[in-house]
Amino acid sequence: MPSSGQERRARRAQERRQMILEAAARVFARKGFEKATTREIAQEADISEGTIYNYFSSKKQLVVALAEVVQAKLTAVMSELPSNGDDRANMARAIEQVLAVIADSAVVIRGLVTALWDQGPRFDGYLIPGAHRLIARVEECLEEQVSAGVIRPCDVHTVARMVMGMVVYVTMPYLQGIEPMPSAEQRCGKAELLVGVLFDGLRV
Amino acid sequence: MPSSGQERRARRAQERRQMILEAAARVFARKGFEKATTREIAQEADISEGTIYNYFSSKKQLVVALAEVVQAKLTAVMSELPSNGDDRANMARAIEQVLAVIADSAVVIRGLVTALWDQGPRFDGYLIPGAHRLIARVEECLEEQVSAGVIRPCDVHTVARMVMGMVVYVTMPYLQGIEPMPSAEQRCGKAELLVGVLFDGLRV
Amino acid sequence: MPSSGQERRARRAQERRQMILEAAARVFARKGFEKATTREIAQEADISEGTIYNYFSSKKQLVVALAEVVQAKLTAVMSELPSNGDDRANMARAIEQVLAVIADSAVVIRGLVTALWDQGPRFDGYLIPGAHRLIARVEECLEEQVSAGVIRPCDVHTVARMVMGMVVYVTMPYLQGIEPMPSAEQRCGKAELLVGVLFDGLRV
Amino acid sequence: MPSSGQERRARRAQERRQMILEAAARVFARKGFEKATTREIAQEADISEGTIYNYFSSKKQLVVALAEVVQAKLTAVMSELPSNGDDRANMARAIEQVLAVIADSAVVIRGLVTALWDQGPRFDGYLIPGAHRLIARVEECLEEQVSAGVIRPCDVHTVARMVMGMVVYVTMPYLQGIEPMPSAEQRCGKAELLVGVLFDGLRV
DNA sequence: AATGAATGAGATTTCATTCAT
DNA sequence: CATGAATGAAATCTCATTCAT
Repeated sequence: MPSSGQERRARRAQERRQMILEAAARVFARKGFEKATTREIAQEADISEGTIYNYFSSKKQLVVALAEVVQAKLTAVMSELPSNGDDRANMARAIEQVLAVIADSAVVIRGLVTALWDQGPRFDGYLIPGAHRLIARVEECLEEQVSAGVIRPCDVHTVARMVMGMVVYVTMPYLQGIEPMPSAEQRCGKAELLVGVLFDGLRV
Repeated sequence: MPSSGQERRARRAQERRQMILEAAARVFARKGFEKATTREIAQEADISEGTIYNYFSSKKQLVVALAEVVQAKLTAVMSELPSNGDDRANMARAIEQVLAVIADSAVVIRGLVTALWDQGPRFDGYLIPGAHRLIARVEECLEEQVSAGVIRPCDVHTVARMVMGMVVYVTMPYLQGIEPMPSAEQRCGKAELLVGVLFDGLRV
Repeated sequence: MPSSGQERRARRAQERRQMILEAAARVFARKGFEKATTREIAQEADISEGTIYNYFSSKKQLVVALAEVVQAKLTAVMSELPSNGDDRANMARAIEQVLAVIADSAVVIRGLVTALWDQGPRFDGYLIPGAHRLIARVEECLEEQVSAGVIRPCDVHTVARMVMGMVVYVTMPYLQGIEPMPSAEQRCGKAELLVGVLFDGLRV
Repeated sequence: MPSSGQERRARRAQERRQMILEAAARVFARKGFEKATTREIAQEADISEGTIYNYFSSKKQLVVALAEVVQAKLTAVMSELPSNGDDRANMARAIEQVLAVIADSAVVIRGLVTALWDQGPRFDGYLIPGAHRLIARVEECLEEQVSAGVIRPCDVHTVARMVMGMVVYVTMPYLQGIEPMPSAEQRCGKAELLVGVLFDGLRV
């Protein structure tokens, strides 16, 4: 079943978009958002500068598009927490998957963390809401655990931020390229350590 | 006892330097490092652009100078941990003081966190080493607690990063101006929560 | 035979480069290297400032590019000395052609002489070597004449510099715009005068 | 006979002026006129920037003052040509003295040659007239020699420029710091070579 | 007379974005 | 759709000169 010309065209466009995003991610990772130039992104993607603007309306939108992908992955991971009995194991697996996503998209994440802190009002309305949604999801999880009597009642607002901080900073050495990406086992170890601290620390 | 002309001049210069630093901190907080312009800093300090360069050799040095102050404060707080019996209370007080420093220098801290993540190699050799020294100090504290049998042996390398992340992200709402600065009591509450989680979570 | 789009584009780029160089030469001649501004060059070429940097990586490279053209012309003239019997006439014609080149590229030459003297280490590695090559070529010519017994043995190192000085300063009034460019006959007259002084002055 | 306070003050002021000029000359020699900064001149003279302006109304006037001194020396040398019989020897001695002045004031001369060529209209009315007076003096000398029948009638206008060029370019290696300053004997050798070429080359 | 901090105009260079081909 | 030349706004930093002390 040959795809129609229109379909093929649409698919090619989608591939192109992806190529550009990947190139942009690599350059952002090397240079940071401000220092990354559209010229360098174009070279990295082996296209011309003008072509970028056929797929994205601005440099800023490149970051937003990158963020959306990652946020979707993270949201997916955090939504799928199964509700069987072993909350601690479930949570550990979720964290491990988060670490996997982070390791997988290190370059993007690094840009996002930066954007979250730096860009001042520039990415408000884009990246920040995504980050807040993630935190809100963590708060939800915590509240569920409290309700289930797994952990004691506490300031989930604050604890959610602690959790996010722990995750981000545990991955810092990878994100900054100081240490090599962790293996699945290493990720499991860190996830269990993290969940252990959290659940024992908040034991009823 | 009238101060000599030289003394007065030196004092005025010091004040001026301070004024400029404070203005720079406000602008960096509003705009981030890259988007902050020397023009805006000059306006904020109510001086001419050229004058900035009588006190700092470059825009980058403004950040470095700001960082040095904060790092000195943090180092001071973390060095003075008393060695009486109650480690948990001591640690909680230390964390509370760290939170106080952060709340006090919110705008600078935010810039530093940004720089740590974004600027890539730009601030290597300046901010990064300071951050690493802080982490190293946290590792030391953890190892002492392990030795003292207060917490169980664990991957202090990773845990130190968790701690740092917890502290930074607990303060995120203040740093980003989303919530008002915390009172001393609030800081104590958060510090105790954090230390509680940590010590209980790593109980022997 | 229609030229391909690529060819046309390359040609247009070459023309553009040339236009910018010519505009730069005029401005350098009016203002000197330091006082010439890229803004004025852009206005003279009727383009935007940014466009200059699409063709030359810096203001300095404009001078270097100008120099290369002139040095190539001068080198060409000085290489082609025929070896028939009449050395004096040959030399006179060579000098006349040098004067022609200088008259032709007055504005550039003036900039180069300036750069040679002023810019200190700034143009080392660019203009200076070219100047030294020219002097070396003059020394060679002189040595040939000595070998041929046309002029007497002498300190060619010094005499070569004398010759260069004579040529440069003979053209001074044109270069400085004090006198109109010389006609071919005037150039011949001056060249013969110069060669006459030189050959008779160094007669065996 | 103690000098009055007023005299002493005037003398000190004169010394100060001289110090500043010498410092300026050294800096101009190192950096060229444009790249030399008043700050560096002040440091070289071990005074403050402001003080320069108590003695000179502008940076430009520093160059003019330097030029006046040198031009006075050169004019003096060229005015004192004795009128005994041996014109060639007299001329050689004059040239030798000119070379001595140049060697003595190399740094200033270098700046002047630069200014003469580069600064465009900037030093018109200051340095240029001095240079033209020198050329005029050379023309006079040549005309005297023609009248005396020592050299043949010729285009003294052009020859005067040749002579100036020869002198300047013979000293080029010293002025540019490529070769060490010449000894008195070396200067005599070059002066005699130059005069020899000139007189023989223009023999009646 | 000396100082040196303050000034502010201005220079070079970069880069996101547009648009004719 | 792709291209890449042109744009022009803006940013950092320099430096001659002034002036209050």
